[in-house]
Amino acid sequence: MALDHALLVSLREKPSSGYELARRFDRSIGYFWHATHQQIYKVLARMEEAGWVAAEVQAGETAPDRKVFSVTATGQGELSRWLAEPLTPEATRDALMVKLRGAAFDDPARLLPEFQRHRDAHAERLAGYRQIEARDFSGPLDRQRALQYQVLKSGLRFETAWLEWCEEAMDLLHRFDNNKETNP
Amino acid sequence: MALDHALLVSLREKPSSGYELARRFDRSIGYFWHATHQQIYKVLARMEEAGWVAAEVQAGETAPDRKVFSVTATGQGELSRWLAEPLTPEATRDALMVKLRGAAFDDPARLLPEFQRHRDAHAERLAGYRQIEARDFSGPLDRQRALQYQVLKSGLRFETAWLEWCEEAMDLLHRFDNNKETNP
DNA sequence: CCCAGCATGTAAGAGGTTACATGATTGC
DNA sequence: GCAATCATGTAACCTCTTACATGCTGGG
Repeated sequence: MALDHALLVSLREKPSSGYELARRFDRSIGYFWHATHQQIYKVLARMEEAGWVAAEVQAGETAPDRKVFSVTATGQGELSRWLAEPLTPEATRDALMVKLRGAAFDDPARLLPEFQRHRDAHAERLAGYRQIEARDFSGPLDRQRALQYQVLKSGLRFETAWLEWCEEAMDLLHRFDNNKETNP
Repeated sequence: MALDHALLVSLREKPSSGYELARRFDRSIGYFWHATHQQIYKVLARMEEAGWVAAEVQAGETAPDRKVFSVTATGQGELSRWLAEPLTPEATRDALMVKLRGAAFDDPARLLPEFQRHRDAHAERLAGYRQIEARDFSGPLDRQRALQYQVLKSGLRFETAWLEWCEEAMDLLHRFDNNKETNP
């Protein structure tokens, strides 16, 4: 049920079409929740039927028609209800950890390219978050901005942790690489 | 497909029954992958049919019969193949982040109990990991142990990050609490 | 005697991924 | 002309969760 509420939050921040939401869920909002356009359209339809959101069709003269959704009072009520309801903390599930333990039953050095890729991906994300931070969160922040910044900070924190951990893991994998050149 | 490989790794570490695997996936291995017994039995059946694992039935004289699974050569081949195959880095999806952004459209202070619960849960997990660290990973480590330790270290790192971030978020939520007592 | 633990499953449903489908416009 | 972007969906499939189902043993 969490995509529903992620969409409600996103629509409260800015009423949008499904297409716009999909783009935001691939970019800025993507750092706290991810979804494809297929999912988004389905959930929007369900929420519209439930009366949580209402659509206003904007006929495009040149561009295609857009259905712009906003959160209704009912939808806001549902959002408030959900915010108060306790979450069950999510279970970790990371395939990279499985691989690292699996390295004991294979040549550990074969995992190095994988870890390089992951390290690079996390470095890239971290750089992206730092850009967003500099662009959107310097100077005084109102309440909404401050909360968004705190979410971004989790991204900064976790990507940093990933980066450091990947480096550490790569050192370990190197140590087990029997084919390494000791003296070039 | 990742549960399959998590089970293969776990069975390489120690041949086990479905029940045993389920317990391990709720405890020690739970810190890198999580699964219920229903899932596990289904995947084991599928992998047995595919020839990745083989079962030996141990008739219990007093206890119930157990089907103890081990990884076959085919299964090891599949594991090696999977280890070499690149993973697509997983998308983040955290409902707590959604809630924090959603706090802008509700009374932020109402989120405090939720964040307390999460902070406590992460503190507890961290304490658990530290116990495992002290119990299983002090002194010299062989290759397999060293890899397991590196996985545990991700748990230590991430739970610490969570803890710090939760504290930070709670400070922020306190700041927006209009009903707080300024001078007792 | 009853509950906790051991041990193995089936079934329904929700959520998510991937592939397929359509049609218009803008820029190269 | 062709590719990319805007814009909205359907359908099949896989995974995961939740509920249900069964039966035996050991300890209090």
